[in-house]
Amino acid sequence: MANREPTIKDVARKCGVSVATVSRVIHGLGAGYSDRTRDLVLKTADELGYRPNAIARGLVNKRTHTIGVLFPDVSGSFSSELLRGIEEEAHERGFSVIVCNTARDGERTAKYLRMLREKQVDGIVFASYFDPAAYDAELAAMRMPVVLVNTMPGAAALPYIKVDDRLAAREATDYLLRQGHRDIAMIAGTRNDPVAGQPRLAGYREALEAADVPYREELVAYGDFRLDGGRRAMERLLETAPPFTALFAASDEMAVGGINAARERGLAIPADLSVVGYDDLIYARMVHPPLTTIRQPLAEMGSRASDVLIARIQEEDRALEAGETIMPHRLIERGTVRPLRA
Amino acid sequence: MANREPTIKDVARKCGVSVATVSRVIHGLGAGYSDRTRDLVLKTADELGYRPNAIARGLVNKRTHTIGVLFPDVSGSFSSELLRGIEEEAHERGFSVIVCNTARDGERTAKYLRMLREKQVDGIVFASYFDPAAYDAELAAMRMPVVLVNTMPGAAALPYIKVDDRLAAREATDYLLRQGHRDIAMIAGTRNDPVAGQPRLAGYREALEAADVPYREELVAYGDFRLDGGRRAMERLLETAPPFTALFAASDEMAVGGINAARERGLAIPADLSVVGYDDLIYARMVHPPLTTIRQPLAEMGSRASDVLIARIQEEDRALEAGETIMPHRLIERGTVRPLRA
DNA sequence: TTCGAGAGAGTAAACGTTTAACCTAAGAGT
DNA sequence: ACTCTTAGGTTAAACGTTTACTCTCTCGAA
Repeated sequence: MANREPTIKDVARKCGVSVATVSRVIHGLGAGYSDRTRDLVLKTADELGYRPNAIARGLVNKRTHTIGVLFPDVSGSFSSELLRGIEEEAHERGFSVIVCNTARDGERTAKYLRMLREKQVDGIVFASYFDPAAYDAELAAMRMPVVLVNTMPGAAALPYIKVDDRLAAREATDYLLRQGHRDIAMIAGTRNDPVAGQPRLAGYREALEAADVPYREELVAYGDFRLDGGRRAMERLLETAPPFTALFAASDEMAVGGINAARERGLAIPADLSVVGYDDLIYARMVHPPLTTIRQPLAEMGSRASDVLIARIQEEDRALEAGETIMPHRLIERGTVRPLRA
Repeated sequence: MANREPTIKDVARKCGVSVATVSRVIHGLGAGYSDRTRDLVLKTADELGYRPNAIARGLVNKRTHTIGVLFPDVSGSFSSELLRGIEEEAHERGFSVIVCNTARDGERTAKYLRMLREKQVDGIVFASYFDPAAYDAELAAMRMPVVLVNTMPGAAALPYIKVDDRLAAREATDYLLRQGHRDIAMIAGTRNDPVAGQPRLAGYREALEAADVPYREELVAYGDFRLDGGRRAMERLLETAPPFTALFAASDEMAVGGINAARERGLAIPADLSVVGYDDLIYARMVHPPLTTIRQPLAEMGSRASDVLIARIQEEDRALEAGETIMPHRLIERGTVRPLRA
């Protein structure tokens, strides 16, 4: 009595039937066996503790029911919310997910992609990459379904899921304008980022101009979406920019960095400076006062990503529809904005 | 010309050699082929874009080079830091990781465990589960290496990786005592949690008693490690407890919740109340003032977990050594503690 | 009675690898 | 001239499934 996991053969032998029969009853195919045989097989499988080997299965049906997910940074509230959504939906549809942390490194990304191909994953979710064009070709060459979330494709026609960044930024700025602010600074994202950087700046500018408030370059500083970038951007703003009563930051992290820097200069939030952020990560609710911000429904975006990916994996049909999915954002009013008397 | 992925057979055919030969050169076995053949095979494989099929490989060598990781909550800074470490080390050693979000649900956990077994993962990391005894049996029944991180085994002898919670809590409390505080409240974790709850409370009590400060039950409130739990605990403390000048919270999240609640009652931090947290998650640096806290090296604990797991997977030898790994914690002084004049 | 159909199976190939066992020719040693 | 060894291979089984085919009954209809 070997001490290995029981296989379908063991079940078959013990039942005195062929493996084909066992396979059929395990699959619940309605035909090909009598009720008596079915019960016997099921009972025996249970007694033996038999579990089908997904690797062997995968080999024959060329489906692993596994997807790969690539993040530039797995830790980080942003990615983890996304991941939760992705995993949740995948699990519900019977898929498991392999996570990959590219650390924003091209070499690593390529290596992960190779590995995922070798492991025969059924599809890939590529999340929040800053330079969309960079992996287009490699992704397309994988010859398997891919969906982008929180980023956009370059040349290749890959489906993607995003929020309308420009519109969201415009609404954030509009909100500040409606509260009576006119001198509104912005901490923008990475200068040349075409997916999360430029559109948010464009939305800010658009709102201003629509309200006949001239856009002034001196009021915008660039960060990198991170805490310290926000802090430094605010310091620059405080030194060189004309006075302003409000700030729109292109990420919550930069908003918090900015707030902390302002606070160190003696400014009170929101008394002296109103702030709206972008993302609505958990810490937006943890800081004091809680941050007014634009909410991106990250978990939903993640589950949506799994949804469209799996749809593409399973039916070649609705393959090319729904290339673009725009998810709804929302302004969450909390404590960092003070209305200004006219 | 079929449009499928090229297999080892395609390479063999094109080279006019047998698949065995191709397999040997792909593996870089030094023997069994001439240099000429090697070069030819390598060149052909490259031209064809051949990549070995890990599924087929896994079937024959019964190793998938994949591990499974179970979290009670994948989002959450805590898990994601851990995950980063786990993934990083695993990747370095050639393993990929499947993430599972048990959502603290027994049913789901069991389902994941079954799935991981079917997918033939080589081992499992079980992270920060509150009730260690609950899955002992199931885990042991998996007949594959398992390591626990940030939790402890019940009866079964599973290896685990932790910080010394009692000692850490004692040091946090000692620190407050050294700063001159005598009336120190605590927001403890879940009341009956034997891994992160009880030991931290015990450490707090121990420090107090060692300093001849009587332990007073009225000064401790229980939370659930989460933000709102911390907030509510602080509210209870402020209403019913005798006056206190310092607080030790068993998690950063509860510390922040407590701070916010205190602030709403008009208390200034650290002027009126000193606070030390536990964990050192990212937002400890984001709140204002930044939180003084006990740092658990989460990423390192994660990579350590992968390390010992993979060691157990690869060599049956050092199998039973290193059952317990205690990682070093550290007190990080930031801005929430004010020394008290004697 | 004979035939056909369907139920209830079994056989064997296939999926893409790895690897033990075997084969053959060319030198080397005697 | 003979045997031994070794380099450079080939063959085929095995891993655990799925599934297209085939086979053999039994039963009902003509």
